[in-house]
Amino acid sequence: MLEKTYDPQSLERHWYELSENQGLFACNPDASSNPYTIMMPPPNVTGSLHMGHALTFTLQDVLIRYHRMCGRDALWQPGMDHAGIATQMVVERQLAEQGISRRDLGREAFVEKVWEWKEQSGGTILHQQKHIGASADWQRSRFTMDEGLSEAVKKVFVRLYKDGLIYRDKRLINWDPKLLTAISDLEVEQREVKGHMWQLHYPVEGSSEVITVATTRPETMFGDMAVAVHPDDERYRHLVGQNVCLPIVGRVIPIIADSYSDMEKGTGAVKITPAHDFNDFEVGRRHGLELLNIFDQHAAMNENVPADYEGLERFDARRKLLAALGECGALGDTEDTVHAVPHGDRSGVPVEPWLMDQWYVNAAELAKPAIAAVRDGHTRFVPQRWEKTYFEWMENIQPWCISRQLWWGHRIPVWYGPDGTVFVEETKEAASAAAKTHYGRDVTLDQDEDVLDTWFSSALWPFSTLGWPGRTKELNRYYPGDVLVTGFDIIFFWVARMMMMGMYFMDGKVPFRDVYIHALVRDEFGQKMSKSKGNVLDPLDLTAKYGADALRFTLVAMAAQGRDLKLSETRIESYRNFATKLWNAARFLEMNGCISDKGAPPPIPETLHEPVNLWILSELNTTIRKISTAIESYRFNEAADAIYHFVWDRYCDWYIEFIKPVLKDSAECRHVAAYVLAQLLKLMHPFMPFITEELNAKLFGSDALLITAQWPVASHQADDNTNLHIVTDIVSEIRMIRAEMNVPLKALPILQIAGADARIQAVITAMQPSVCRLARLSDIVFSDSDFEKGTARSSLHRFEIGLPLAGILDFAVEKARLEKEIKASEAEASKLAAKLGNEGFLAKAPPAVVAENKRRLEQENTRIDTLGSALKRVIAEM
RNA sequence: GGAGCGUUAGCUCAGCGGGAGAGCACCACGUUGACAUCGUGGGGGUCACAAGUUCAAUCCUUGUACGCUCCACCA
Repeated sequence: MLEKTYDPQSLERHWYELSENQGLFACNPDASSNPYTIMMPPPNVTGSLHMGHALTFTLQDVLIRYHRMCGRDALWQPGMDHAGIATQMVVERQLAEQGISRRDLGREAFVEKVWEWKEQSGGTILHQQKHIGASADWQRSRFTMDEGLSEAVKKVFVRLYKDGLIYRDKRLINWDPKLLTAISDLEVEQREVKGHMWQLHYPVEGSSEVITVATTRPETMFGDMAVAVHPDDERYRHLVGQNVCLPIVGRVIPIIADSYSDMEKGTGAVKITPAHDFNDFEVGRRHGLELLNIFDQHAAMNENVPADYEGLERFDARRKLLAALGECGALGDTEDTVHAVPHGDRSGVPVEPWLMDQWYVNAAELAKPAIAAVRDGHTRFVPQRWEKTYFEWMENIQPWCISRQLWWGHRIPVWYGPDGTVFVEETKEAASAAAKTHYGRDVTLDQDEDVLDTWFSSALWPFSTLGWPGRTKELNRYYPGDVLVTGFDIIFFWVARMMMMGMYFMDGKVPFRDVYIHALVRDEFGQKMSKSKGNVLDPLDLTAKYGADALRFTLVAMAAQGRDLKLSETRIESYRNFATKLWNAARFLEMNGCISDKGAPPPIPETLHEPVNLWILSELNTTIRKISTAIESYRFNEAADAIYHFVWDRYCDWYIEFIKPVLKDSAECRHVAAYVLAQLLKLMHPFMPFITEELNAKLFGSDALLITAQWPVASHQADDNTNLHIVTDIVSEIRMIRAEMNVPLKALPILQIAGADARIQAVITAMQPSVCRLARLSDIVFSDSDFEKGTARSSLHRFEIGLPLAGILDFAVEKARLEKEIKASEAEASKLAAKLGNEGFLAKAPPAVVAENKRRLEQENTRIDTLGSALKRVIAEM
């Protein structure tokens, strides 16, 4: 016997472990069935999962479980990402609490510490993933730094280098002065910052004129190499070719003409600091300007500035310089301003453009086939509009800076000879051999100190996890993946790069056919969840409180395509209630002997006698179709909506209520009730895996788990011809009258139906016990004779119903009720009449639409007539 | 500056060329043996605004207003 309420805590772990231990999450590379592959975006090993993870893993799990049930050989490839910067920061912070820096430890010992932390953190994440029911093939789990994936990284680096697509270059990079590493453009975020716009007066050499430039960063004056004005700018034309003398510094720099200068902006004259500004760098290159670096790695002033500034932190230097400029009269107007300042997305400090040697990927070249693949439809974005975002970025892609001055990550497979000659090989041995050939003798090589951008290894995920560079069975079978499920925030970071690498290394084959971009989870006020805001909902807390099934269902129900998802607890609560509803429906069946150990074979529609059974089978069919279609087109919310309403509205509120009076005597009803429950447990399984397994086992006593059950197929036979809606309409109408009239529950009037044809009489008669129970009637009679005094009346379809309520009926209330109904029908009728009076409509609208409107108009008119005469009677009886 | 998205019931959101929907909240009645984590009934919306296309517009087009996001931008 089932307990009164469902208790998730005691059952979730049981069912999860049982299915995992039976190996039911595993793919089978030797299967004859078609594979279905999802590459799980590997979470960072930096702590714990948030609601965004819960969403993405739930959606993927729904897809995996659905396709597994459809008979596909499902591979959900899991794993974790080493997350270079993020992870190194976490461990460094932990060390800092003990007063240790990573340099104290040294590279090797530090990396050892990170590995230790990875083991611990990775365990937490895995625990969370399992808790929400993720049925990934955990045996195949990979880590971006494990041996095989590291091999893949080296292979890719070397091949791209030898193909000329990876190269070393000296150019401006985004330097993070806190983390002390270069970062890519994508890791820079612009933040609006309050600041000032200062005007600086630079005296023109050999003249009394000054040229005024404006800047938000006066300290970069130390690195100024020119002042640029627009070639067409009349104000400055006579000064082009002359020099100015930098205040304080005394260095002399030229005034140049360059169209980069914008006449409208500032004073129209702009200082050029080629070593510390991306635009200025380009200007400098055009004019052959030198680059003067004025910062050290901490963004403090270096030896290239006047001695009394050397060593000052950048903002201290700014203050000191402003004071000095003020004193010598070189400082002009100051304005408050708000401007965007580039910050490191991890460190949160302003980054400095800095001139350095770094390694780059020629992304523009790799992007070409990746763009074409989407253009030609080999990979499809869902929703499609994200393609535009993808194209936009890919078509303007910049060289990808892949080297990082970190310790945690894939060490760059590059060795330098004594004279700096570069050897790029997969192993030190190979590099040494190459060096020996080059030098003609054995030499000592130094490996590049840097590591690769985390996303470099992530980009290989779709094939590296399948054993590439080996030509494995798995690679052959599971690549390309069927769908990648992720949020739009990493289209650039990850999706685009997997496309590029996949196309290049997998013989032009895309890494996945579909990219489903889902919403981002926000809190109920629409704020992004973040630790600093304190609005983070921990998936584990919520599963503890409401059960994993409820959380999963909520996420699926709210996952409408491509929007923010505002999560609120009341919504989760409502789906927890939904689980309870299902539980209790099952409990009702159990109590009434509907469940036999043999399970429930499919009923044969031709042999059924009860209209309600045909009806529910038909509704089940419709629901199967809706859910299958919705999942296959990634409309998860529609799938959730379909099953929710089928279970609650159709199955519980109508079907079970209908069969209650006849259940004891009707084996047919017991059978169909059980069969439909068995089917809907399957339909719900991808969304609510735990409660469905529990009910399936308890009620149907089967050893076979739902996770491997066959997905229900809609049968063609069970189309509804029962006109059950006539009966539900009668019940609803009577309930409404009773409610409005405050008819006591104990009153069981006899319903009189007038004007019903034989077909309608048959339907009602077949359902009579149910109708009487649901509408609380003592009997139903068909009679066209006039209703007695004090009868509440209504009109449905083409017949009239009368509910004799002598002694109860309040004539004033009844009059008001009828008037309201008539008014509503008249409004509807006049709209329909207007439409049908329009010749354009009659001529051009599809015939089915015209017919439907005519039918509705007739129905409304009948209703108006019937209710109108009922109203006259009421008035007469008052 | 460039691009995209949104504006539908009190709140959060679906829908999307032919009868305005859900969940929650609200009001009334109700514990009749599956379920109060419930049942029944009800109230509540000129689908932001304007013009256009169409027989027909919440839905398509254009414009306006407001809000949001991404990209670019340290004069």
